[in-house]
Amino acid sequence: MDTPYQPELIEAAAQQHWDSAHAFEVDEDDSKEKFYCLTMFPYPSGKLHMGHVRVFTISDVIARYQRMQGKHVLQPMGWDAFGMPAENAAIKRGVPPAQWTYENIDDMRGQMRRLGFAYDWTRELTTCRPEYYRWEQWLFVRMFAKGLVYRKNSVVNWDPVDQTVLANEQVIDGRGWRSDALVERREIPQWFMKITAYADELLDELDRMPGWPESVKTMQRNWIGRSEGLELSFDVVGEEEPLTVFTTRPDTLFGVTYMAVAAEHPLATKAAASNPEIAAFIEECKKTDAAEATLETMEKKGMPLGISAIHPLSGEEVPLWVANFVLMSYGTGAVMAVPGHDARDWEFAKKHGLPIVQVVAPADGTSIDVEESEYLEHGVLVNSGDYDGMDFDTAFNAIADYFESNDRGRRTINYRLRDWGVSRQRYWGAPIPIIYCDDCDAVPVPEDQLPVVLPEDVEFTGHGSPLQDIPEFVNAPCPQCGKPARRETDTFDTFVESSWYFARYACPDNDQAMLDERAAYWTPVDQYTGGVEHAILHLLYARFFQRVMRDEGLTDVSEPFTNLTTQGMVLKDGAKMSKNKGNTVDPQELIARYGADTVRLFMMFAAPPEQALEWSDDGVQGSFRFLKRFFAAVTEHAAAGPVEPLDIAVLSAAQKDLRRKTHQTIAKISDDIGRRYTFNTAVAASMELLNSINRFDDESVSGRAVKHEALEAVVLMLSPIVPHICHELWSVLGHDSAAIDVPWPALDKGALQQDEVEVVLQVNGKLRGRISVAADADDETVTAQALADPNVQKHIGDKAIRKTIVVPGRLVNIVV
RNA sequence: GCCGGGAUGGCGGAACUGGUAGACGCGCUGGAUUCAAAAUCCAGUUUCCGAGAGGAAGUGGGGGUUCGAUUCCCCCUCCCGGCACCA
Repeated sequence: MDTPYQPELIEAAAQQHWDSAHAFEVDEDDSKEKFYCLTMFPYPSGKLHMGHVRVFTISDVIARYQRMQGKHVLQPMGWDAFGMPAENAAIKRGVPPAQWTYENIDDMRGQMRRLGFAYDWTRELTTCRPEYYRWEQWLFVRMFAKGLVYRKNSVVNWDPVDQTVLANEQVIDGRGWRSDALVERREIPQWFMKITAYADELLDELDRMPGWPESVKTMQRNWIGRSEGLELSFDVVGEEEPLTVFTTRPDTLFGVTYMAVAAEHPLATKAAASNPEIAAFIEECKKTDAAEATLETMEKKGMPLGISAIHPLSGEEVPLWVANFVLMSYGTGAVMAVPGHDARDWEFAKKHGLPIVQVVAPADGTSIDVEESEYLEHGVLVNSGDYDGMDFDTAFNAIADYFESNDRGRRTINYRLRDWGVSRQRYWGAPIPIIYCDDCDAVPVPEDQLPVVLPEDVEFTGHGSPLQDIPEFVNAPCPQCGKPARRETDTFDTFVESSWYFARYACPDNDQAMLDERAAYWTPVDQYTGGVEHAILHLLYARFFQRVMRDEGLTDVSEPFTNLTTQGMVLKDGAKMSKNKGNTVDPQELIARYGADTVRLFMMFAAPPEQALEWSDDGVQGSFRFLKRFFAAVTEHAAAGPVEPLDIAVLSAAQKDLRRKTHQTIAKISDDIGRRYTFNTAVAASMELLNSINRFDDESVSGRAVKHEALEAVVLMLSPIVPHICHELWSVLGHDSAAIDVPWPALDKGALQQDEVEVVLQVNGKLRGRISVAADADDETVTAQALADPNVQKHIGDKAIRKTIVVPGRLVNIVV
């Protein structure tokens, strides 16, 4: 390339300087304010993709900016190394998952180094290493002792041909991705963590997290789904056990015209035993995958069980149905149906000819017809016996009181949140530290026998977990009685590893404890950046684990992430980049062609972090072009010789203008990077300032001094985004210090002073002209000048002025 | 289906607290430079009317509040993310 800007040389030199100075390795220095800047760590899938480059650059810009503010900044990096893709690669290519994973990590680490991220590599973590996962095994054992983990049956996707459990992702249109067989729901025993024990705290604390986006907090609130209601039971004709249901609308109780249970419910199973049609229906219900989206979008189907429940207030019989939209894992696996006042119940009742009864009427007396559509609002009770005429609250309390005093129900708080199932029937994960003994049942592995190490050298077939075929792994003595017993072969959900890694970066080398006093120094994370797709699961699990660690005495911190930024996806041609679509762009090629700084600059310039970023090859060219102009401007200025110190007392109007532009830009970019995280407008402001510098043709002593100040400001302010070229240009400007060690440029408010300001003139809110007025002019003076404007006069005409609005320094609006 | 978000020129985006819509960049058009090209530099670039001054329309669609709405409220359409075993 025919340009004096040679990124490959400049970037190698800057990186070499940072490496040899150990610039980004940090200790626990109490004399400085700490800043912990973290990116969601990547799954080592092969090579870096553009989404990675984007999120790492966002975080790196923040880290480098905070360092220039004088903070003691930690920015670590590691690998979320367990997961399904390693198993898939193993099946496809016959490479053991561990080997595939470690090779990917080496490749990706190399690419990250080439991009110049300011990481403290001495703290690198890899979650598939026993020295890491032993501590989550340890915490699991402690949770077991506290009753925070338990085992229960739960539903999985079962591929009847491959005889294996499938992830939701591996089910395509209800069929196994490899076998193409219809997937079935199957119940197997699995381990759960009691996240619901922390539901209230996880919910309440959201109100005290100003550093998180409102949208993420709202999603978490809705996910936890706290609702107050009544748990009540219906007697079932011919059954000992009553049927218990939960409702948030006890005021609609008289509107119950049927009830529905899940296909797996014992009452359904019992009815199926004597009725082949019901048995067939239940089998059909099970022939679907376990994803909630499937369940909620599929056709609502049901069948009467031929049994009745007794309405607890009216004493009438209501029919009991089995329905595919009721899930055994939600609440009690049974619901009461009020078609007059619930949309799903209404639709189902219409389809199956079930009665619809109105029991709530609008409070304002308007009439409604529940045969036409359901009525969801709170109102006044009708057709409800003694409760007629009551409003929602009165009826709720009266009915709840009745059930509680008769011991037939109780007020209760229900959560949509379910306990976290952590068992995976897969090989490439952290072993769950449990041994099954015929006499002692499930026994946790004692702490002194941890870690339970996952064998890495395995034969991988894809049919079930290879762990089951390794006798040395499976056979173990019972820790309690010593008799021969069997190890759990399920492994942890990989979300377990990512629920605590942020704390472990503080002390990755500690082989005596999960966390130590270094974690007390660094946590909580000050700035956490990652994909919005993690808004619920990962972030909620991490908040849960932080509290479990706190209650274990490992930390005083309750909330792991003080500030959260969720970045948008990188798109090409309007779609997410993916290998399947063939619309990927390889960062490696771009770096080779333009250098790391160009790629970083484009990523920050093309869109603000939270928005989706549309990839553009031409846009990358534009970023490269800007860096060439930037490089030329600085080197040409420096080549003209040394610069005299700036004397602000002797500046011309044009020199003052450039100085004003410089300091306006310092104010803007400080705000854009420091507060708003709008790096795109920060880059735009730098471009504007550089354009002003290039137009500023003044080689006088004062002119060169003003220009020098402006160029230094641009170099420093761009250095978080394009650190390599700024490292070079800072030295070109004659400094011995490294740009990385220089503080952020200071704002001179005096330079912002302006004698005249432009004011916009409007008539009836429409733009009719603009005038220049003295900056300190009062409203009357400005109004008089506005009225004197010929075009304003023309639009006022002979109409009377009704009102004049003056926004000082901005506009005058004449209303006629 | 439910929860969250989004929609602004030919394209990416800007307009932060209700106050000049389109900053900055890309692309395009014209010009300079060149034997030529690349690169670079200069000028123009929302649409329509107008020679110009200027005028009209305009921020997914429909309504509302306001002197003034991309911004606030109501309804709708389409797109994206999540929905508990992708990470």
